[in-house]
Amino acid sequence: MSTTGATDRGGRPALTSAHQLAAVAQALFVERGFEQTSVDDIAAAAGVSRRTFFRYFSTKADVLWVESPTEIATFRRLLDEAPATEPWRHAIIRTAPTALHHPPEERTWMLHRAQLLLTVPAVQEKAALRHDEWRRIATAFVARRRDTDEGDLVAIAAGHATLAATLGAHEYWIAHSDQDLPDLHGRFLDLLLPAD
Amino acid sequence: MSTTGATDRGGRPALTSAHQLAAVAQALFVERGFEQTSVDDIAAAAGVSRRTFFRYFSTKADVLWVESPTEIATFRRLLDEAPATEPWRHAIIRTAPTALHHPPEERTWMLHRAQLLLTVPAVQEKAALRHDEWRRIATAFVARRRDTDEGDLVAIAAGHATLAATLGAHEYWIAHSDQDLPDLHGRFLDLLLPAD
DNA sequence: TCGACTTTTGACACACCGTGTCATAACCTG
DNA sequence: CAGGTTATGACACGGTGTGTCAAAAGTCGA
Repeated sequence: MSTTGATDRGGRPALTSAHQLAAVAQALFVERGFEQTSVDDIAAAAGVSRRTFFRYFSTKADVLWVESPTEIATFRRLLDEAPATEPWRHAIIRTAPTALHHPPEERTWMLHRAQLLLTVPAVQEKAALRHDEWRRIATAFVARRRDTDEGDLVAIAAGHATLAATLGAHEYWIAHSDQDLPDLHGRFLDLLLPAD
Repeated sequence: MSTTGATDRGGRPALTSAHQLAAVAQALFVERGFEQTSVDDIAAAAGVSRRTFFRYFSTKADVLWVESPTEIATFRRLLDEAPATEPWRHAIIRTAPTALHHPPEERTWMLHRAQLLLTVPAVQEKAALRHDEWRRIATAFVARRRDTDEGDLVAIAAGHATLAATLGAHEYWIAHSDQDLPDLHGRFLDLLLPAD
C-alpha cells in the first residue's frame, strides 16, 4: 500500500513510477480525450520516452487499471476468508463492493475513471480482460461452495451476474453520482445474483 | 435473407462480398489464430487488396459479426411486436434466444465463432460495442414497459442481466456443445433476469 | 578511487492496423 | 462511343506495440 518493501539491489533509479504515469495519462484523457492523446503525448508530459511508457504499461489504456490488481486480489482474498457457514450469495454481496471501495479523496478520480470506462469505446474494449478476471473469481468461488467445477451452470451464471451487477452499479452511479457506490453495488448484486 | 433486392445502378461489379470475406477470414482465424492472421493475409486469400477489405469491414475482427446487424434488428423487432399484455421478463426470455437462432447447417460455423469470441482476448475486446448494443435494446424495452427512462435502476439491471445470460449461455455451450443453445439461453435468462 | 554488476532508460527499426486520397478499371445507359 | 457510376488498387501517413542494443546512473567490493 504505502512505500516499498522493495529491496534496493542497486541499478539506475527510475525516473518515474506507474502511478505517476497513470496520473499524468488520465489527466490528459480527461482533458482532451482518450483517442486524441497519443502515447508520445503522455511520455512527453511525464518527461520520459515512449518506450519507457510501454515498460510500465503494456497498453495505452492500461493506465486506467493501475488499481485493478489490488482490487482483484482483495476480492479473491475476501472470498477465501469468508466463513464456511456464510451462503455464497451473501458472501459475494458483502465482499464485492468492499473490494472496490476507495477512500473519499479518490472519489473524483474514480468518477473520471468510470466515465472513461463506460463512455469511450476504445477504453471499453480494453476492459474485457479485467472483467473476465473479476468474473472468474466469482465463478470459481461459487463452484467451490457448490462442490462442482467451473463448468457448473449456476456457477457460470453467478459469475456473469457478479460482473453484470458491478457494471450496472457503475453505470447507474455515473448518472447519480450523489449516491453511494458500494450501496448501489450491493443492490444490483441482490437483484441479479441467482438464488442460493 | 436470400438474394438481393439491390437495384443495379451500373458501375464496376464487386470482386467479392462481405460474406465471402468473412468466410475466408474466419477460416484463417480458426486455422492459424486471430493474431497470427494479418489483414494482408485475408485480402490475399480472398484475392483483393488490403484497402478493399477495409471497405467491407472497418476492423479485422468485424468479420466475426457479419450476422450481428440482423440479429440485433431481429431482437429489437421481436420486442417491439411483443403483445402489451406479455410481462417484460417473459418477453425477453422468449425473444432473445429466437433472435440468435440459426439454421442447423450453420452450427459449426457458430461454434467456431463462439470459441473465437470467448477464447481469443483480442477478439473479446472488439465484442464490447456489440454487447453494448444488445444490452441497450433490453434496457430500453424494460424502461418502456415500466414507464420509466433508461436511467431506471431495474431497467439497467435487466439490460445487464440479458447480456450476462447471453454470454453465460454461450460459455456453457462451448463446453457442452451437444446441448441446445436456445434452450440454454432461456435457462440462463430465467436464472438472471430480475423479478418482474 | 576504480572496476564489476545491476537496473533503467532512450534510440532505432519494424510489423501491423486503420484512414485519406486519387487515379484507374469495369460495368451501366443514351 | 461518350458520360455517368461504382469498385478497386496503389500510395502515403499517423498511431500502437515489440525487439534489440548501447548508454546512463546508481550499488557494492577490492
